[in-house]
Amino acid sequence: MAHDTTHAAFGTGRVTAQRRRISAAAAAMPGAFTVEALTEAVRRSTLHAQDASAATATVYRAVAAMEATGFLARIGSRDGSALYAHCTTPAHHHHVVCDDCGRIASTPCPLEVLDTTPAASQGFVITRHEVTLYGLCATCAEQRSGS
Amino acid sequence: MAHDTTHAAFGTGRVTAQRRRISAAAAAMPGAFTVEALTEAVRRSTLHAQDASAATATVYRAVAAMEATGFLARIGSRDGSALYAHCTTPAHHHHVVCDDCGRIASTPCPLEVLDTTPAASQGFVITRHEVTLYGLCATCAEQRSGS
DNA sequence: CCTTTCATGAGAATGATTCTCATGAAGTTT
DNA sequence: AAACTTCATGAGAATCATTCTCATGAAAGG
Repeated sequence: MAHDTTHAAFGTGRVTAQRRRISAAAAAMPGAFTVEALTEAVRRSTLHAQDASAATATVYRAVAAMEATGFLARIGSRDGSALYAHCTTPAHHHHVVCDDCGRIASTPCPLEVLDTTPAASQGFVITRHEVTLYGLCATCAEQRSGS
Repeated sequence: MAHDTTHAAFGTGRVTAQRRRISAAAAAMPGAFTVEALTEAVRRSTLHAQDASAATATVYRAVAAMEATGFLARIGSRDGSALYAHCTTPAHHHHVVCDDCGRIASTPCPLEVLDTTPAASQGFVITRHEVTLYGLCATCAEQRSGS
């Protein structure tokens, strides 16, 4: 319900009503989500039937744009679909994803120090890296131990 | 050209001529590869035209089996296709992938110590993680700086 | 040797993601 | 604020990696 994060989401890209809805829905997602789930959320958020609900291709394009600005991060994939999450900080970080409910948390980059050390020893120059942790969030871990 | 790594590759699975070719081709791959590239390699390795060259589905199934035994690791994806690499050691490790030529190297897990610390502080119980570094191998880095 | 189980091939089927193209709106220029 | 250029949109077709189906043959085991 913040005022307008659209420019933060799309950078120099154009601001449209559709994109406002999409970025708002993405920011409101409780955890990691697929493009399909985001599309459904956008359609649900369209209260008035008069509004055309977002086309699949439009959401894919908006997601790509938001990933480019760092507003969203591609977390990995589940069952063949890409998973995304809204990044609240622009600083370099990684994610912890709950295997049960998809809730996410941020975690600092464990490679910040080692970045060049182990790999460079084999002649590699590291330009980027992907780190994602999977597990159970507090809620889901408790439910499992309780059953 | 080692004798027979088939059992290492497929574990308790069945040993067939086709699987022998596939695991041999996978082990002979110079770096990270797609299933499509592996399929081509298998077909190329089939010297005698009499032999049926591997069906796509068969290679996919073999790759899945080899991934299950740890003979192969899914490295990530490039252009929509999954990337795999042959693991020479069964010990837990990660990979460095050359963005240019796909050459790979092993790197120890940087999370081994931190594993539970940063994430657990947010209530998460970590069960697994994915770490892949990307960059340039010595050869490709040199070529770039030389041009 | 018999039996059961599982790998194979060929092609169809699935499913996520991208592309095409005509249209309308956004941001920019006088 | 009228005129322009550029880019976002929608709808559906198209692409492309991966999986499934099903009949057949071979592997491992008793």
